[in-house]
Amino acid sequence: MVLPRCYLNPMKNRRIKIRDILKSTKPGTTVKAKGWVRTKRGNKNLNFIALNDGSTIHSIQIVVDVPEFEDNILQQITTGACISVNGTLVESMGKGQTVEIQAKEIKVYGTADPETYPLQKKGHSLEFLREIAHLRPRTNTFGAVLRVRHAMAFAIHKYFNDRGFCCLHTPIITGSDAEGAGNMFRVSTLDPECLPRTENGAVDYSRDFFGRETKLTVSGQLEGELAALALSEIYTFGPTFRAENSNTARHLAEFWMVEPEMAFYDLTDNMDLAEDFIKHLINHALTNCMDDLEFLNKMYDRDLVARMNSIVDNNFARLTYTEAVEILKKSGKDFEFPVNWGCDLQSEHETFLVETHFKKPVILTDYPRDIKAFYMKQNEGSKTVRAMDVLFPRIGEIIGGSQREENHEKLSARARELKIPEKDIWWYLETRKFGTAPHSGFGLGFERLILFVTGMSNIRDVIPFPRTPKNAEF
RNA sequence: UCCCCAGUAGCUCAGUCGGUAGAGCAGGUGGCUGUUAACCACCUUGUCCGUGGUUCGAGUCCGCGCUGGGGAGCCA
Repeated sequence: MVLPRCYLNPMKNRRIKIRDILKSTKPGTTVKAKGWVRTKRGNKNLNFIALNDGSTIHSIQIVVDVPEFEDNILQQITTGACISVNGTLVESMGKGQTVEIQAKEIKVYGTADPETYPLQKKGHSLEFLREIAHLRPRTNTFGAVLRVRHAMAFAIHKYFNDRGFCCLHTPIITGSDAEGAGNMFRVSTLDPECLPRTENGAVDYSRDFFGRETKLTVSGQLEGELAALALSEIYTFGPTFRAENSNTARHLAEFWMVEPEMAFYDLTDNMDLAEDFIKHLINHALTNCMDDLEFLNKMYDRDLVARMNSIVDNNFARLTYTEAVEILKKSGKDFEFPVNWGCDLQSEHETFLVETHFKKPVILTDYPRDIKAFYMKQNEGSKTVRAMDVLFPRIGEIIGGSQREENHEKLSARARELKIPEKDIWWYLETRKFGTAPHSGFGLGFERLILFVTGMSNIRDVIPFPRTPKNAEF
């Protein structure tokens, strides 16, 4: 294996990450570890410090011979303090760990007054931790969640890169509301106390920063399609904003979405990619994040790893919306909302299909045209469109996508029917006028994926700083 | 936005029939020569979410508001 060239000075006495100390450092070696104190315990001769630097769920035990250190140094070492430790890695005399650091030198970078530091050795509720989001990355739970989140972000880029997809940065600020995926946040530099008006009294957006009304994006899809019809296969991975007053464990006002868009893919190709993609990501977590998954499995979700394995090992069920409606009607189950062809499926219906009927992920296709977006490819007869939703246990819809309407006539007719002004999407329509191609794509809710691979149950606990109605602290 | 539930010590929670509040943990002090959410002893800590009402008396009952949670809708 050719190691990448390293421009750092290897001779410098640099700290070693705790993950690397635990994984590969030999006992007898002098090491320097730096991190935050989880607990300190012991007696007047001997102290044990559990030190964690976030490189792994595991802490390393620091053994301190009390008489060799000044009292005021040891007094400063309390839960939450940040320290640097020089010492010898030794095999542990106690149970519970194989190696530990016998401290020779300790430097305190930052104390944490135990009277006021909010994190204790004992467990806290997730609700409480949300109120101290600036400190919660220091807990085992959020360390694990954030490492898994990183691993998934990395795996997404790698998956697409390995398959020749181009990462496309679509705009955050947009002038169009074309996707209709929800209410949008306004972007403006106008003074709300003193808005410029036109002659008829409307707000004069021509005086605004962009010379027109602008919002935060609800999806990068439309721009993604433009690039797919040039580069063949692209994906976006960026923040998305929905100003819905949703108050659930599955919605955020600011979330991250992955949106691949592929020329020459029909709906089946689209489904094949979605299924392979999501299985690949779950498998990546299973093979790279097992320490963290074991912790989460133990503390939050006893079925987590088993459920992840079952997703990877089984094919997703694939059926049409119409077939799903039949199954629901024949189920004999007394749903709160009755099932009728043409209505959108309710949560209880999706849950029944995934968790009771099929007992595995389900891909539903060919939804009624009237409950789906204008850009989806119309089937023969026009009653349904080539849409697909991937439904997962516990979290419901994790992916929504479709084959796109590539026919210029049909697409503009549908836009007109839904009263979408052509002036807002003329550029989108032009791709169907010049060198159009069959193409497909989907959107994966990144936080919903993280919910699934961490076993967390609230989406506010899988993003570092959640944005929800009435909450934009931190 | 709608329905349901909750808000009591720094944290997690108990508080019976309406009679002015308690436990565990955390924190402090002392003890302990290998601890593992260390242990043992002692000690400290309250705007009972806010507001208005009922009552001789409200943590407890009622109205309104705020915040949080669960479910629904919107969706990823």
